Amino acid sequence: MSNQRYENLNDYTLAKQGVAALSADVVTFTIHGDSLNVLLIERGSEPFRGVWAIPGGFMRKGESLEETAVRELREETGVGKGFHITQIGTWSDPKRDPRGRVITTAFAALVDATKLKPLAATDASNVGWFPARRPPAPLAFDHAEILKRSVTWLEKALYDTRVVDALLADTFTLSELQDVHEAILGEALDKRNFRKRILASGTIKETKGVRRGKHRPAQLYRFA
Amino acid sequence: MSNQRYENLNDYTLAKQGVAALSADVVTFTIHGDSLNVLLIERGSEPFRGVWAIPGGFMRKGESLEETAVRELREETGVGKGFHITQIGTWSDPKRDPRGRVITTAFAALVDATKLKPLAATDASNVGWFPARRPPAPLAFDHAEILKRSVTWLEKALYDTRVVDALLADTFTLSELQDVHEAILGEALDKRNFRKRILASGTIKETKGVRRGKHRPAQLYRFA
DNA sequence: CTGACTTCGTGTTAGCATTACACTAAGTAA
DNA sequence: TTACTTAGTGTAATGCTAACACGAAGTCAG
Repeated sequence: MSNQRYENLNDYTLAKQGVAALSADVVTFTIHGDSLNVLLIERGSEPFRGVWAIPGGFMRKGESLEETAVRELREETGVGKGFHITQIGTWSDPKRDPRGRVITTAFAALVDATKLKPLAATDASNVGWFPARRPPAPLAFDHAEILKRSVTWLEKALYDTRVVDALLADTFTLSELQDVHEAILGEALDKRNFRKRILASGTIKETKGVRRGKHRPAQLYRFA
Repeated sequence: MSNQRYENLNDYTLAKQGVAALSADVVTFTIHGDSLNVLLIERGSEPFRGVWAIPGGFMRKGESLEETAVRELREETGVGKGFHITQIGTWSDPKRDPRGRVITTAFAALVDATKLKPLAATDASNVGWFPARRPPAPLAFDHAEILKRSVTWLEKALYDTRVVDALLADTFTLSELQDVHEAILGEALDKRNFRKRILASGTIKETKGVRRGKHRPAQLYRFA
């Protein structure tokens, strides 16, 4: 009937509890063309040496997990501002890391591809972008499940303006916006219906510029 | 540029990281009539002595946070099976607990009121049910925010059959089901439209029994 | 017994949102 | 100048949602 609550926090209590290392793993998404991609690193040491994994790192003293996650995101991608990051969940299975008790909190980060620095394999390990729904198998630790949950979260978060905003440059064409929606949903959308719906929603407004490419120029928009 | 990843896990690394106590807090919801209620305890010691708080406890060695949460839920409510519990998020602000580094993962638990044991103030502290949208103020720590996020989660989870199932007895009348929906949404629903929609969805099926009360008996249903 | 009371149970219509669907316009490149 | 590619546009049918009122079945008090 011992009802262990906060009031019991002292050295004795701490000794009885499992002490764990805390990490933040960052599932970084971006859109390349019409493909939803995720950033992975190839592990350089055991366990899971040579296996692809979600980048992450340990929480430091005085740091919140959100701060850890943003620090890791910057280190991996060089992104400055304009990204969006959200907590997905915490994985705490005592056996999830063979070396000992490591509890990780996963974050999903959304970054506009134009803001990304070229991938730098800064240390021994490789870095790469992979299709988020068809990642390399296996992934290290429980990262396959973490990735899956992150993709599921993203599908539901599609109608949060901030999410889509973070995946696009400041101004964008309706086709680019549609590509983002299609990449996240994983299915094609009708062009006329999509434009009608988006414009009726009032979330974006026309700008003066046009995007010029190899064909007919397209009107540029920004979020309202 | 030191890119701290799992591979660095050793005694030296652990010494550099903040070691934290991990706890699970359980936001227990139930429906009383047409009111969405949440279980709170009055803290018996500092900090926040005498202030209402979400019940919780520390993770033990070899235990996942989910196991911690279920253990706490059973201790508080005596519930056996048939409940539903989901992780809401992890709170890690270094200053959230004045005594030191305590990181908590919050869970929302949904329990059918008929399965609950009478509230037992087993130890020094009081226990009580409070309206989830109008909790006593203040709440200890960052518990006001945790509760708010849990209520928001519940509003979105209303269309998950398992969630509503856990809040009802095995069989239930359509009025009872509507009460659950209204309590979670915090607004009244049209009776005919509600029944039409629920029956059309095929998530419930009629049983042979009826519920008798003070007035016209009502058909009983169960989840399909 | 009977009348007042309370909860149960039932359909239709109008408005709105969603879906399906195909061609012309404007530029580039050979 | 012709072929090619992407941008940009409207209508009709269908399904879903929302608004709305009354008779049926039981209990309870007198």
